[in-house]
Amino acid sequence: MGLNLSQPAPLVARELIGCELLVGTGEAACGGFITETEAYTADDPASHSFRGPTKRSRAMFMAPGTLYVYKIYGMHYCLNIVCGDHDGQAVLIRGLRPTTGIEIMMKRRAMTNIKLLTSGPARLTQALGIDLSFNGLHLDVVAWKLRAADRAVTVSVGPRVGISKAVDVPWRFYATDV
DNA sequence: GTATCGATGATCT
DNA sequence: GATCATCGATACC
Repeated sequence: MGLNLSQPAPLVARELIGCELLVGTGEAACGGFITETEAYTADDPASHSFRGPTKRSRAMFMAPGTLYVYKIYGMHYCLNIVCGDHDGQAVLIRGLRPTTGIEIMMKRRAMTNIKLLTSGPARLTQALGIDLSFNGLHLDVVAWKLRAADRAVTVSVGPRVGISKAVDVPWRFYATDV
């Protein structure tokens, strides 16, 4: 009864809040509980998949569980988990509450402020060591773990951040307790 | 505390 | 040639 990533992105985005995402194994493992996500679909003018698969957005049309990583503003990376059914849907991971490998992540980000360590899509990828080489890989083949939430989480909903189209669509989800 | 702005380059039109 | 699914620094209140 884990997550079903074949569902529509808004549903998966909601369910991912409170799940534990871990990257790497053993001493190198790092990650935490997902606290903020956004959904994107092919029907959605704000989505990279809106005009069909392109060189950049190709991964969004791959199997559920595929990673879609893109570079933004010439310097930052953002991580999505593909969902749906090869139909251009994905969930942007925007925030984590770090639990594992905190020392490693602080070193990668050259920062000790826990609040800024993994909150924000580009901060999170930097902390986890994610870059374009992860784009198109599948969760299952990258030694990643994605565990369903083990307890109830209070989730709030609102409009997505940093977009200029479909600005009122309430497809941002974020944990409001703890 | 909030507001604004520059960095920096791939992607798509 | 314009637009970014952002961040961090700086300025100002």
